[in-house]
Amino acid sequence: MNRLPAHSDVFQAVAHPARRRILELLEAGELPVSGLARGFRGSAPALSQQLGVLKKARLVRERREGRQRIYRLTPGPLLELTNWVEVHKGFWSGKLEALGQYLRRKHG
Amino acid sequence: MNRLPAHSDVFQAVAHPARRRILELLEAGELPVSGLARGFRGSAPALSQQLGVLKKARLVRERREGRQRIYRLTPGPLLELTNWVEVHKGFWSGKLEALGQYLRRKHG
DNA sequence: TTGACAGTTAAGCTTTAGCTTAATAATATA
DNA sequence: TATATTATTAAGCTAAAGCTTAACTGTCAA
Repeated sequence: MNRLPAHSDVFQAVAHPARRRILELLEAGELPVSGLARGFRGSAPALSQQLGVLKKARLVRERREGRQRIYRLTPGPLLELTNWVEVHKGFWSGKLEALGQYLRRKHG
Repeated sequence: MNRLPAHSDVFQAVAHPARRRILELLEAGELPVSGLARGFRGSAPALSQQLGVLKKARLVRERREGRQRIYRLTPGPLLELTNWVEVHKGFWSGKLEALGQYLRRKHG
C-alpha cells in the first residue's frame, strides 16, 4: 500500500508481533510514544504507523500532552478475539490426542 | 507473492476469516475438501491455498483416501494463541471503564 | 524568533497475501 | 483405454502490509 493499512479488524491487528508487543507494553499503563519506543525495535515512523493500525482497530487511544502523545489501551475490541477463543477452545482441547502430540514434540 | 504464503504463524493463520471458518468446520470432525467447500465461499484453488496455509501452520493435517483428501484439525499450535489470550485477558478485563464503554457503544 | 524536541505524514519501494484461470496429478469408473 | 472426479500446482496479477527516508507539524525553551 501507499497509505496506512486499512484493516480495522482485531485478528488482523493482533497478527503482527510488533503490535502485540505494543499492546503488552500498554497493559502496565499509558505511555508516551517515547516510552513505547524503548520496547520497540524499529524506526519512529514504523512505530507511529503500527500505532495507527492499532488506533484504527480502536485498540488504543491517543491523547496529547505538551509535545507528547500519550497512548492507552482500549481493549474493548479484543472481546471479539477472546470470545472466538472461548467459544472454540472447548473443541480444541477436546482433541487431546493431537494436543498431546504437539506438547510432546514441543517440550520433549 | 508468487508461491504459497510463507507464514507458519498461528496469529497470522487465524487472521483470515476464511481460515477461521475452515477451522470451525473441522471442529465437528474431519472432512474431505469437497465437504469444506460447501462451507466456503470461493474457488477450489483458493480453498486449497488456504488449506496450504493452515497446513504450514500445522493447524490441520491431510490424509489421502481414494481421490479425496481428508483434513482434520490438529489444534496444538493454537495453544500459542489461547495462551496469549489467557495471559493478557486479565489486564484487559481489569480495564473495566474502557471495556464498559465498548460494550455500551456496541450493544446500546 | 530560532532551534531543539516529539511525533506524524508523505512518498516510494519491496515483499507478502490472496485471488484468478489454466494446467496437471491421481484415482475411480464406464 | 478413455473419461470423469477430486483436488493441487503453476503462473500471473492486484492490492495490501510494512518498511525506509525525507518532509512536516506542533510545542517548548533559549
